[in-house]
Amino acid sequence: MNPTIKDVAKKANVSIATVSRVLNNLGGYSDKTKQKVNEAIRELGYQPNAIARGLINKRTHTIGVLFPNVSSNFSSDILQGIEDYAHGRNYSVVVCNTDDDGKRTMKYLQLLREKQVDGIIFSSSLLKEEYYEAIQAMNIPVVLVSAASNHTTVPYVKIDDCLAACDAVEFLIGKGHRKIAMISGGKEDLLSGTPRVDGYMRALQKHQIPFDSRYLVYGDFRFESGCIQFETLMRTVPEITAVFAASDEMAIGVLSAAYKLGLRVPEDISVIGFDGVQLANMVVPPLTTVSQPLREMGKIASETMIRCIETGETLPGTIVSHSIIERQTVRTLA
Amino acid sequence: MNPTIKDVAKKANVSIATVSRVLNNLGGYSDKTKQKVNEAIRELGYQPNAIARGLINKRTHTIGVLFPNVSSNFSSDILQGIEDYAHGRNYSVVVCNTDDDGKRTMKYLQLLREKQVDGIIFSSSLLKEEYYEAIQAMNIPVVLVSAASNHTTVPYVKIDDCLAACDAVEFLIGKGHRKIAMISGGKEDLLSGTPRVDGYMRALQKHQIPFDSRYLVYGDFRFESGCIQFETLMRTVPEITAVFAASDEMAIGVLSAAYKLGLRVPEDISVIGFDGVQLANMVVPPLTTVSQPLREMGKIASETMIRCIETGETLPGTIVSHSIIERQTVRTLA
DNA sequence: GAATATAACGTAAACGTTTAACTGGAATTG
DNA sequence: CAATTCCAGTTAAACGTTTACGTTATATTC
Repeated sequence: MNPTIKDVAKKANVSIATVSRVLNNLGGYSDKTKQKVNEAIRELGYQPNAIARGLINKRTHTIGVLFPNVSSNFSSDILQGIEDYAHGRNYSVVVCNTDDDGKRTMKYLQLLREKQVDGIIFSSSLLKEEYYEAIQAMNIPVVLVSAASNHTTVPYVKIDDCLAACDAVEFLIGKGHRKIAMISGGKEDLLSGTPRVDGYMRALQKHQIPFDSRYLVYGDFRFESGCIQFETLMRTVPEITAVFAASDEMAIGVLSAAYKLGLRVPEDISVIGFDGVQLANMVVPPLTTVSQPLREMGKIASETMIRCIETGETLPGTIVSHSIIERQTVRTLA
Repeated sequence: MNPTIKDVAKKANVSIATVSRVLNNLGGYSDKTKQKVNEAIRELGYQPNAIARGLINKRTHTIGVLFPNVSSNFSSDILQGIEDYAHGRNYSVVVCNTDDDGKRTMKYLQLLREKQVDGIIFSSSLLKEEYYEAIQAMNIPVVLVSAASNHTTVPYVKIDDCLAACDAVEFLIGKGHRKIAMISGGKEDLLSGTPRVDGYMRALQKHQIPFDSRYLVYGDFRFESGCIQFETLMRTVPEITAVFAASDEMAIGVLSAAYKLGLRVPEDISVIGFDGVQLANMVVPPLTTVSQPLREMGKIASETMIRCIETGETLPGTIVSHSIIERQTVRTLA
């Protein structure tokens, strides 16, 4: 098998303690022994065993990341941000795909506990009480990214959804739109559903536009629901001039449905999305959207996580700023 | 800290060996002790420490996965397939984002070795000699997914790129096209570059269509290069009626560029893509493409990996079958 | 009823590290 | 020069498991 520290010690004619010390730069040895040891290490191609280290240090330099759906554009951008920073700090990340399923999530949490991860990043979902307790029991830090929890002590990284939604709608209003529909995410979704609806309401109110309940419909953030809900809108309230979709995927669904219906974007109908995934720039016409700095958010989450692990501090949440990326799906009304 | 097996033993008034035995269903204990032990486990909320287990078993139940770019649609679909199957078999996966950079890749391989992963899945890139040797030195299995290597003994999971490309082009030919351009990936890319070009050539030859070198241009698989290369084509060979792009992203770039140039798809120009990412179904008009079963490929890779780990067999490669998904970007010529 | 087998455990070594405690000798101090 | 400090190094315990081996007590066999 692979050489161990014992082999190195034997080869260099020193004790394993000495080898360990030069490995960890702890001092307490002469330059000559250091040379000898390093030589032996090189010759044997020795590399320390992180498992053995982990056992004694009670640190695995590993963090677990939970996503409802790893392969969504949204998640994978965050993941990249997390992984990149973590790797720079010599941490590994193990990914978990929960399917937003309670059973599965709990099983993952148990797995992560057994594997003794140093911390958990929880993404894009609601941190249920059950999860929170399980993590508490593990005695390791957790940070939320684009996620929510009832527990105010849990650090999070997110945008201000309500404000961002309000900005999006005000952007439309600024372009002269007044008949603005919204396709929200899940009706019960406390995370990205209700706050964005609140933002929509707020913007209308601010500009004295009365709210018409027929203008507000609910999808599930996914492409298909965007298509379907837009068709519904066109049937029930064809007079609208703009639609605000609570996700880019749904906004792209709107584009797709509009095309099928023979409507031109933005000439016949304006569309603004939400998220700022790469995809938004690839569609025709390029989608105007309010963008979350996903990769940056992943990075900050990673950063926060590692600080929690290494210093034991309890850190506050971070609100990152969104921005509106104006492309070609919103038209200025005369 | 968390309770250990020792705590359980004490509480149940048995030795740790006995606890270990009931934990692993090894027999050698009465039903009564089993009860006692399980009771103690429950009361303490005990969970085994996988790190300690790993140290003695020399198995961590962890596999490392290397991607050039985790957040691409392509990679993340594969990842999901890998993760899903692995999780079902009680393996965790740690992700590594290599940026296709040699230094970074080597650092990851070292890290994975230190962490004692049981195997490595290498995706979407060329397994350089240097990497291969590093993995050999670790004495663990490697499997390639949508990747290539000079070493024929390494199990792989991929489609037949040449055949798939040929099919794509023949599909266009079948629709009456004869002036067919191709936007390839990297010129030097032995993985998905040259084989697909070969397929293109083969299809032309099969149908006695002479090859015109101006019809073949090179991008880098990404969206922007699709835009740019299509513009080039329109300048140099505007007579073409169809273009075959070696990736969906590039094909979508073509759609985007065509839109800018005022060309209608498929009326003025037909487009077929390659990969079958989810995105292809969301664009306007929906992209016809040759599809790789990415998630399935991830699953098979995972499956192969775990079999290698657990049985020690050396398994053969797997060619999975592609399929053409006909949507709305290819028109039949009169 | 002695010999043997079996069931139900316990003991202790091992996995590859880190680290507190110890040791022997050289250098420094008063 | 004796006492002290310091340096360079060793020894051994510890981390939380698994597992080979040993040890009882009881059951079975002849």
